[in-house]
Parts: sequence; C-alpha cells; structure tokens
Amino acid sequence: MAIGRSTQSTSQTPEPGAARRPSRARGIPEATVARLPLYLRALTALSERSVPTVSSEELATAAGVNSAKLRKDFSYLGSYGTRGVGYDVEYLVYQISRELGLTQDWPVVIVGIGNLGHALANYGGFASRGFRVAALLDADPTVVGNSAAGLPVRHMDELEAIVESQHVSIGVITTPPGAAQQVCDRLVEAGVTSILNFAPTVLTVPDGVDVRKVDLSIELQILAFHEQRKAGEEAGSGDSVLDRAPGPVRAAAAKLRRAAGAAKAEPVKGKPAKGTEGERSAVMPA
Amino acid sequence: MAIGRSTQSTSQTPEPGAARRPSRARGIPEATVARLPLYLRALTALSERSVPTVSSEELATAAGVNSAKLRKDFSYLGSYGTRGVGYDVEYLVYQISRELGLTQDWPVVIVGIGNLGHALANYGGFASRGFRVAALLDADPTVVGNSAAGLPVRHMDELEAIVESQHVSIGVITTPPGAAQQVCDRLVEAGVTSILNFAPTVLTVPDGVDVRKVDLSIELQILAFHEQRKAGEEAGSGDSVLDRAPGPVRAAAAKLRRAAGAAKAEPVKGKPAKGTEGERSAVMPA
DNA sequence: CCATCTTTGTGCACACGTTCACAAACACAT
DNA sequence: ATGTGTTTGTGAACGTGTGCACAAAGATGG
Repeated sequence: MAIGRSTQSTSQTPEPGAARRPSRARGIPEATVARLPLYLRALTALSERSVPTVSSEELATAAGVNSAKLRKDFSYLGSYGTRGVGYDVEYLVYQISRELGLTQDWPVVIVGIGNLGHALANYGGFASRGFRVAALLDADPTVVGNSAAGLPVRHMDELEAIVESQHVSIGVITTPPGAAQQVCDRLVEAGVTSILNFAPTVLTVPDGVDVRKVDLSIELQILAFHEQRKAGEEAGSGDSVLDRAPGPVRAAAAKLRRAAGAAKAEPVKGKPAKGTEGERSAVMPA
Repeated sequence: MAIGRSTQSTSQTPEPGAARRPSRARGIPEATVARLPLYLRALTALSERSVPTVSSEELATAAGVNSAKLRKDFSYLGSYGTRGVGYDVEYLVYQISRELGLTQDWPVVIVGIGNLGHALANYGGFASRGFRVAALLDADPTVVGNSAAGLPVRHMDELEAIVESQHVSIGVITTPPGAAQQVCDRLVEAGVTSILNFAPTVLTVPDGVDVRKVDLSIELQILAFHEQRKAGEEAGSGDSVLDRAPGPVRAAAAKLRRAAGAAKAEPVKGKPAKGTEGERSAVMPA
C-alpha cells in the first residue's frame, strides 16, 4: 500500500503571519530538500560499488521515488545529467553534498543522555556525513562523567562554553519533555540556530531558529490509523449515530457533553479512558 | 524562522502507477491524520489539568499550528465544537483517539535490540497510547536472553510464532541497515501489515503493507541545508561558474566529469571526498 | 554526416494543503 | 425575546507538490 505522500510536518510552528518564508530562498522547494538525503544515500551506495553513471530510472528505484520526481528535483540544482546516458555518480554525490552543506563539518551537541541520547551518540551515520558530536550533555550528576561512544558526558553547566568555543550551531534534544523547552532556550541563547527535537513537546523558538521534530509516538499513531482502516474496511464499524448527526441533534449532544465534562466524567458512552493516562512519559522522550 | 511546511516524506514508495490511494479513504486527508496525534497530546495535557473546554485558538497554540488549520482538521472528523464556546476537551480526546484507533490495544514487536531498540523499549509514551510491546527480538545470541524494560529479548526464530499468537500487526525495525529488508520480509510474511523503519534503507513491501520511516541522518542533513543557507546569506558563496553555465559549456563539463569518474577520481575540482565514506553505519541504524 | 535510440529536462494539468475571511450558530446578559 | 459578543465551520483563493508526456540533447553505429 504505502500511503501516498504523508507530509509529516516534521518541522513545526509555521508562525501565522510571520517571516513569510517562501520555503525556497534560492529556488529549491522544501520537498526536494527533504529528498536530497535519500538520493545521496542511494548514490553513495552506487559509488562504493564503483558504478560510474546511473539513469534517473535506476536511481529513483534505489531511492524509492519515481523518476519524474527525481529528475525535477535535480533540475532545481542545475543540469547535472547527460541525455542518453544518465548522471555521473561521483559528480552528483559531490553536488548534492555541497547543496546540503555536507562538505563542511557540523559540530553537534546532544543534550540528555538517556537511552536515546546514547543511541544517537553511537550512531554511525553521524560522522560519515559531516556531523561531529562535539559534546554529550546531561543535567543528572549520576550520568555526568560516564562515557558514551568514547565521549565523556559533561554537565549542562558547560553548555554555553562548549557551544561558543566549538562554534556549535546544531543541537539535539533528547531530554524528558519537561526539560526540553528550558534546554532549548539555553541552546538558543548560547548561539545554536538549528534544533532537532526528540522530546514530545512543542518548542517555542525565536525567529531565525529552525526546529525539526522526531516523534516516535506520532509515527505509531499514524500507523495505527491506517491499520484500523484496513481492519475496518470489511467490518462496517458501529459508528455512533449521534456523533455524525447534523444540526439540532448535535447541538443537544454538545450540551450534554459539556455538562458531563464539567464533572470530569467519562466521555459520553466512551471507553473507560484508562485512568487519566497521558503525557507522563517520565521515562524517556524518544 | 521555523521552516514553513517541511513535508518530510516519512512514508515511502508511493509506487508510481500503483493502487491509486486517494489518501483519504473515508475523507480524512493524510496531512490531517499526521496532526491528530499533536492535538491529542495537547488535549490530554489540558485534560490532566481538568480544563473543561478549549477554543481553537488556544488549542492551536498549544499544538503549534494555526487555528484555521486546526478547525479545518476537526471539520473532517465531524462537528465536535460549540460555537461561541470551543471544544469539549474530554469529548475531543475520545473522538480523536477513536479516529486514530487508539481505543484498542496494538501489540507491537521491536526487532533489533541495540541502543535504539533499548531506547524504544523503554519509551513511556508507548503504553499510554494503546501500544503494547509484545516482544523484543534480536538475532544476536549474546543479546538474546538479556532483558530490556522488563521484557526478555527473544530470538528471531520466535518471530512468526509471536506475531501469530499475539496478533501483532505493527512491527518496528531497529536493526542495522543490512538486515532490515530481510527482517521486513519475515514480518510481512508472518502477518505484520504496518512497519516503522528506523534503519536507513528503502524497504520494499507488497501492496497492503504500510511503511513509515524515521531517519535521524536525514533530519540532520535537512537542518544542515538551512543552516548553511543562513550562514551563506550574507557571504555570497563562491559558486563555481562552470556548474551553473548553460548549454555547450555544460555539456563539455559533463564529458570531462564522465572521463574523470570512470577512473574513480575525485569529482572535478571537488573536495577530498574523505576516503570512500558511506553507508557503512554498521554501528547502529538509529 | 546522418539516422536511430536513449534519457534528460520541463511545460502543463491536476491534486493536495494552507490560509483567509465571513456567515451561521450558540452563549449570555438584559 | 432580543441584542451583543464570541467562536466555530467552511467556501473560495492561493500556493505547493506530483506526474504525465514530450521535445530537445546527446550517444552510438553505420
């Protein structure tokens, strides 16, 4: 099946009337930028197998997109192909790397060295793409001093000094949700202008700072949605009549709901709601 | 800044001419589905603070979107608000949960218990949203038998039996990239129809199976792209003239490149290419 | 040098997503 | 009851992304 286009808005806070960023400062659409790393990965694999050239069709298959899209994407970068032949692998690797800014070194700090922070610190794909872990930081004294992936875990207090001295512009937040905004503020204050947030929180940042979000829980919920649909496709779900009734009936229902809600009761004819479940993922954000 | 709309195509393989899924089987757009978990999170937070009702404006702020979008999103679910008042928090929590299929239990298997697998096993947001870890699986005998998050790590051989007996329909892949497709095939064969893939690989699956992908490396690269742009906005980058020249000049350049590439030399006037770097993230996929 | 074949680059049409802006609906006070 | 204020729900306009289909560009062989 493979859901057609999912548009998981990984970046957040489009800021209503704000900055008016046309998303293509020099003409490269966001959607294209998001696919460049995919192409790059496929191309480096080809490069390692010493394949000299590749057609849009082949590369598209390897990257999991269709060839027209790929060609259009590349056309935004310039005309790097040769008609009748295809694309020169090495050259394209270089061009895409350059476009993505991977020909330079990006020092990164990871804040919050729990399970996930550990996993990221050990992530091999880091170094191979120009990213270098400048420091691992944590607020917990029992964690500080441990080492992960050959690097010592240092205390949050050193954050500002590290960011400044190593010119860190990218920060990764893997703290529990409660600490995320605070950490974010400190990172930004220290000079970080791009943040990758793994904590399930909406971060507020000043203009000029980019935030991208990775949220396991959301991904699973989206899968569940489609899974449910597949399951329910044959078995017509017992859709409550009230819920989809129009006009006055609905209004009455709303009134009832509000009355019930005020007493903090169960949602009308709702499932048991499993005892005020909620955002309490004190364990780890992931 | 906050990049406007990022469309990180988290799901993959739209399959060119295939199935023609209008992405809205019962009328809910993909983009909306992807935001429902966000709303749900904000709503449960309000619910815990016993807030009875919330306006689209407030909720939108809490979820990090704009209010018009939120209202339109909700309008796809039905008319669950009350004009002049707002939305009943409890009721909306229930409606969204139901829509997302979270009122039922989703057993999940995690395959590949490295650093990341561990992190996910310990992830608190799992259980609180109807997801239950049915089993942790790994192929490495030295890992099998360990326990993570109170669950024993079991051997891959048990995969089929577990999926079948526990009716698992969602699988999470956190193996190294080399093993991902193989694991994926086994999961699908065993009956799993939704896969969350953390390995940096394009998975091929039969029709009817959903794949979503989470890729740290890609997220960082996208950040780097924007970071580079910010940096280069004042300092006009020394863009090679050749690269953007049109027509015949370019053709000649292409010819040269191909000649160079055949000998697997450096890309024309390229950076040192740091010794056949590449996909070799044997450490962990993340 | 010409004919043929392959593959790129792109104009165009359409689908999807976002935002505006406003009428309809409801609450509440008088 | 009626009027006033608030907030939803949505039509319509716009912007972005996708995919088709084809002309143009180059390769290749004779």
